[in-house]
Amino acid sequence: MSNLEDILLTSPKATYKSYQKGDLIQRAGDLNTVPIYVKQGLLRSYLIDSKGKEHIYMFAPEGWIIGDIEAMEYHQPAALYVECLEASEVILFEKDCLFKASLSKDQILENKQLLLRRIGRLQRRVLMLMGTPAIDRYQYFIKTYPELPNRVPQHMIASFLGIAPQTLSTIRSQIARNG
Amino acid sequence: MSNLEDILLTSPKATYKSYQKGDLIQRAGDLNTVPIYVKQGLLRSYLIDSKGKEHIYMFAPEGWIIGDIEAMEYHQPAALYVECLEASEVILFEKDCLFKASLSKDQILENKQLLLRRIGRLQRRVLMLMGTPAIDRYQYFIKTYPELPNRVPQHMIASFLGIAPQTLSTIRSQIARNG
DNA sequence: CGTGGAGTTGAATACGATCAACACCGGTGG
DNA sequence: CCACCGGTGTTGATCGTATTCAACTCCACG
Repeated sequence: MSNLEDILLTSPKATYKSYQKGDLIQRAGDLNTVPIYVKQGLLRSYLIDSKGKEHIYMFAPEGWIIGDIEAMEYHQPAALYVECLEASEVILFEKDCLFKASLSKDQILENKQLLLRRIGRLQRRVLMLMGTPAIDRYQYFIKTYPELPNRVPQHMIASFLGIAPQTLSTIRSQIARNG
Repeated sequence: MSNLEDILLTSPKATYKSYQKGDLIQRAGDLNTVPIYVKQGLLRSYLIDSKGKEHIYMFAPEGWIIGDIEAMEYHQPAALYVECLEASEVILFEKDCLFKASLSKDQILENKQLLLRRIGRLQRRVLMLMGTPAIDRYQYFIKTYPELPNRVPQHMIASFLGIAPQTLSTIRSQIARNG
């Protein structure tokens, strides 16, 4: 059991839950949503836009934390859905408990690093979405998350990359032909 | 002077600096870069992609913090340039100093909130870049950062939004015609 | 067997990028 | 005072990439 899990489970308000594949843990419009630690399984969060189209914001395999941070920080109803892509065991917790005073200095710095690394990944994602053509985004994705293509359907990868599923299909056949 | 500024200035390694418009505080390739607090003025960070094209990652007016967090967290050379768009006064600091043990519990939680809100804004930005057409992105931008259009040239706003400057020009004339 | 979700492929379309020409303004220097 | 210049922004024509629409295959699962 990880250090992070220890901290979460000693918190009185943390709750441990199990879900089935396809279960929705959080819906758009929900109030007072909390971050979700993934102990086992795989989750995704996604937005449904004004035209009814899904856009996957992130995937969360084991050890990751997922949730609608914008909604939590600004006390708005959630914009994101959180769904289980596999049967999953998760811990729902309060965001403050990663920084409570009872933690050691080292632990605080470690949890701070968690947030900074998340910012770092988002930075990369933003720069990719702005500057990089679809094919390069896909190549980066499979290099960075080599296990995910085996666990999530391709149309969801397309949604994560911000491209149409047919486009990803075409890109993949291009890569297969050329190399 | 803000609470945040107090903390930064009591740190022995924080350094106060003044820059002129056009000065580069950080370049791509720089090692051991640090976060930059903007006391006065306006900064931008940007990437130059493989085709030589600029993509603005963020603007930082007074009170904001800017830097290449991905590079800092993963100990890589910087990918981003940081440039002054106006004459600016800044504080260069160490990222850990926002979470050092000597701070009060409340202060730690406040600085944690700083990071979470940054994540929240990035979340919004990612979802916008994926799902939203150029015109809606622009409308959101001027609503969210009403002071920036007066302080930065329009081609930089276009670069921030991930669209060509000519496209933004066309969008603006559409808005002017229709409403 | 059927049925529905997933993936592929192709044709037509749309949105934004690129290229190019021009207007405008502020500063500089003759 | 004016001529020149670079940076900025606008507009229109053309091009390219990705979307949309549609038909089809392939499986997994009832």
